[in-house]
Amino acid sequence: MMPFPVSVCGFSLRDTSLRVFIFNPAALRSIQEVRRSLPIFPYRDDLLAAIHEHQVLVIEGETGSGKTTQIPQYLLEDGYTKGGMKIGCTQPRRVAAMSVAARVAEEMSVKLGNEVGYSIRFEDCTSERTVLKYMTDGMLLREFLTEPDLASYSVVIIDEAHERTLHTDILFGLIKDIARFRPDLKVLVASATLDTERFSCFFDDAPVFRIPGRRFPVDIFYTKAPEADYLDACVVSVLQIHVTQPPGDILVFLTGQEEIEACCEMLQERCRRLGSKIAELLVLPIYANLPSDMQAKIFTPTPPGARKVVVATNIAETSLTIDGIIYVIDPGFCKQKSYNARTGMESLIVTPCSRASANQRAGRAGRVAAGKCFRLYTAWAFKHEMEETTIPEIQRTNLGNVVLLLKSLGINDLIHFDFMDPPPHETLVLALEQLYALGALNHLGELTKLGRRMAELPVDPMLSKMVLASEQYKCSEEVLTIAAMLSVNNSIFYRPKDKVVGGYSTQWCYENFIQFRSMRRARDVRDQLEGLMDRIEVEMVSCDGDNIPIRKAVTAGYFYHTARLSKGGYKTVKHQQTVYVHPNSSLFEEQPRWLIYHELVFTTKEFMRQVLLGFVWIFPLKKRAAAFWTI
DNA sequence: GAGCACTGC
Repeated sequence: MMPFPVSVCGFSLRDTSLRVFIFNPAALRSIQEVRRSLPIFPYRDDLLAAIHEHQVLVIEGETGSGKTTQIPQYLLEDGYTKGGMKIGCTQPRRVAAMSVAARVAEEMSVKLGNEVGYSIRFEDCTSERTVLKYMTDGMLLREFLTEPDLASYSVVIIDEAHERTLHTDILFGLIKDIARFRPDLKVLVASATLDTERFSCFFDDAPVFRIPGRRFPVDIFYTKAPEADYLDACVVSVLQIHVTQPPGDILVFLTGQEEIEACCEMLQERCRRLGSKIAELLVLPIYANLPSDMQAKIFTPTPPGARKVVVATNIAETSLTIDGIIYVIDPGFCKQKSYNARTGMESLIVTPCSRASANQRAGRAGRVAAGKCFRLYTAWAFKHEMEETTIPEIQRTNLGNVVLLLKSLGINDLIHFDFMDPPPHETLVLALEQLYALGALNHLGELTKLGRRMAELPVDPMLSKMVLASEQYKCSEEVLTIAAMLSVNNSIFYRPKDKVVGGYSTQWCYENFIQFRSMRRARDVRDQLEGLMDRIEVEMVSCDGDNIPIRKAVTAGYFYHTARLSKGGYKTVKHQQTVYVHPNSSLFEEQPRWLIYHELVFTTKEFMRQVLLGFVWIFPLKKRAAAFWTI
């Protein structure tokens, strides 16, 4: 959610070097006039008084109220940065942290990186002079490692709290804890109109301060009966809007690349058949994995007489804003990750989205003028079949990394950690069990020296252990590259379905299949890890093409993920679960007796992704009871 | 013989 009108032109959504061009519709008015015209302005003094009076304040503010840009400036004007104390403001996304900081620096007429700065992974745009610091929530979490009481901050603002990202949820617990012995620290929790009572309740009945936003009304329409084929229903709805409704662009929410491609093809086909009987319809897909130049197309203005339809994933729900959208079509589904701690398996499944998510989608129609939202489900389904809010990420994900971080912050009793919504007990137990097996925790559940070194690396514990083991096997150069490649979630390869043919030359692959963005990300991760090697005392050495030491180092981190060939597939050593080699693997046909895998993912079957011939004999897996740990 | 929603350190 952009807190002020911005228009972002031609950039890659994950481009860390992107430039955001701020379009200020009131450029001719002075900046101070614009600041005074924001909905939050009349509340300035009351807000400051409330902050003065209470240590923790929940701020309920709609998009466009100006809370993200103005509150830190009000606090600065009120003296909260005296003596060089900082005001920190977290955002769930990198782009938001950067663009908001740029806007505030402009409003204050200072150079970005001086008094106003931002801090995101791979990029620290702050200096000793910085007093207003915007950052990603994960970045503030990492700061706890170097400054556990956040002593240099006078105010911490957790913005977009309603999104309930994993990092935000952990921050809640940590900040609530330090606020007890730092009465001078002010904590502001800023959220959209949603669940503010829960935030208040969590922070010991902190008062809620409400700020109205600036939005246009959106009329919501439901179907009379459930739609059997929502893809077809989308296509029909788009064409109906196109033919019967006044000008304005259309935004369609689908669940993934495949659906989006199918929908775009169907729309183009129908338009071709209708020919000149209808006005021009520009059909544009958008999803995170789409190459940047194609993504940029959605931002080009619609030519007069034509209409634009953007077919998007959830990326258009929060991460980016497209100007000119008047109509939203919402089939009510999204892909959601879930994690089964009993098997350690992740899955990505199409599920009905929550009411909160549906309302967020509808809101995308009311940014520039009054809009309409067509929901392809019944009003009854909205009321009775959809969940109120999306399950917070902390309850749907592997917590190995988080548990290691919390342990290194000295939080030993994780079961009683003050989570706003606690993760499943099994998730914590599995994470602790794996950390113990890796040697990061001792039998009392305390962090070992190895664990302390592992916590320094911003990667999953097994990867971290692998990197540390590479020291012993003298292959840190190679292992660091493997770790970087594995921590890039996306495949490095881009596989458009019309180009799946044989006979790839190296050059051709280079030109056609490598995702530049993923590759650059892997390189950034590798650079960052290499920079941390000094601190964890691992020397950079190469094994010069000998793969044995590399496999040993991988095994040292991944012995927990061992599988043995058995009838028709593999059985995991840990859970005796039947799993399969992914057909894209180079070992798909070889079927070796023992394998080590990076992750288990359920799609059509239980697949091991990224497999390796293991050195299982080095680390026989012992089943160790976890019951006696102080966890 | 399959298919990767979206973020983030």
